[in-house]
Amino acid sequence: MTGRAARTKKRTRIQVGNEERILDAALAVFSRYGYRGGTIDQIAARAGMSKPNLLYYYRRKKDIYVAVLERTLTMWLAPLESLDAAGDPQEEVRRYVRRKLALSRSHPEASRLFLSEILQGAPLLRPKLEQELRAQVRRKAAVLQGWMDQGRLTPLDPVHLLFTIWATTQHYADFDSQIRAVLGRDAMTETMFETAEATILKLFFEGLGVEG
Amino acid sequence: MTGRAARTKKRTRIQVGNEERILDAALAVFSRYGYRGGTIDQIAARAGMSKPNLLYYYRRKKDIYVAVLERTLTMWLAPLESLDAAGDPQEEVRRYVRRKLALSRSHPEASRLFLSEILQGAPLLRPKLEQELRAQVRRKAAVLQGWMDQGRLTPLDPVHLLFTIWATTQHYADFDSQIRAVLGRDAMTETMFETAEATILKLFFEGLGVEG
DNA sequence: GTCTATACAATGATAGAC
DNA sequence: GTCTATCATTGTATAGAC
Repeated sequence: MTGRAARTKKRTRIQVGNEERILDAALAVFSRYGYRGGTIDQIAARAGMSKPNLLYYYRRKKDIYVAVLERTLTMWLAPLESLDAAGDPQEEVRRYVRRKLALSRSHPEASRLFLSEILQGAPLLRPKLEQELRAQVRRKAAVLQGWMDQGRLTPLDPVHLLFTIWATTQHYADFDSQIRAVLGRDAMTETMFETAEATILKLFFEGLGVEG
Repeated sequence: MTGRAARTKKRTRIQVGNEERILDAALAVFSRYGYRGGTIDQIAARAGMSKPNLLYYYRRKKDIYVAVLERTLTMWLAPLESLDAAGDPQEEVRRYVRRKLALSRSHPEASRLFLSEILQGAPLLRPKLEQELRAQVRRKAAVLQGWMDQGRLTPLDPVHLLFTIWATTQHYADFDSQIRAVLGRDAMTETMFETAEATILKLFFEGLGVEG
């Protein structure tokens, strides 16, 4: 049982609207303080409703957390899926890096929510990661490996290549505060993301080594 | 007032030992659940002492958190400091990547503790980051820029290069659970770290691009 | 100086009445 | 659909024994 709202077949306009506001608020709170650190009071206040009213929609704290995790999982897995074996290797990788970086810019809280869950040992997400993510990585690593075997990409461990792409792009969402501390409080600008993208792509495709 | 122990000039052997056990326990708890998610009870249990006894050494929860953050800050900033302008550029960068990755392997909890603090917006660490880290990054970015100007490294934004190095190496500590989910539960082996190191270094120095 | 027992106020999560 | 009541947990404080 996950609350009345989830059981009801036809949801009213008010229900849909309120559930969205709750999940938006939950995303903000949980991504900042973690599951245990976030409180229902905070979420209710941010969603502009009373705690009891919020609990009418989601009976328990965990239900809210699960719902917001599920809602963002799709977004999380989508970009890698579009890596196309039929496309040009370098262009495909380039496009993937760009999409991931764009997501870090447009949805930093989603990135931090997943990170927060993973930091805790992924107690709720583990099954999904071990099944869906694992299978997806296996498939896409095979695509990368194929390109390497054909001599169209430098031969590398394809799984660790994916880890490296995730790490570098998500860094700009997850380490937001640190980047601001180093570059200045209003550092997260369009220009900065363009510099980041150019740096990452040049590093990944040309490398640091200079011949001569 | 930060507790009696902190005021005392000469600490007994018992004090030193207990404070260490407390900070070790606090590292484990806070790195997993965050500051707000971690409880004094958990820390006390893990340190093998009663809660009142723990509070004899650190009067408030925040005092424990500050102490463990301070203790790990040195380790955090040390590797970059050793980047030597007089050394060989490629060898210096290589060594830095290796040191950071080794730290992710040997002290994953320290990495996660800082990440957790940064995720929350770095409320306690911000001053230090804006001063010490910022200054250090500025100095070391200048070193990298110098090497690039001399044509000894591919010209890139040196600050974002540092971000990329941090991201890729710390990923193996911070995303521990995700890596296990993808590679198998007992994935964090010596061999795996060797593969990671080889992949990162090859990517950084040779790049993905193949000529021909 | 070191540790235990106990208490208490605040907050949070949940259940049930209206 | 909304509000009140309840109960466990948590952070903090105090008194006193070893």
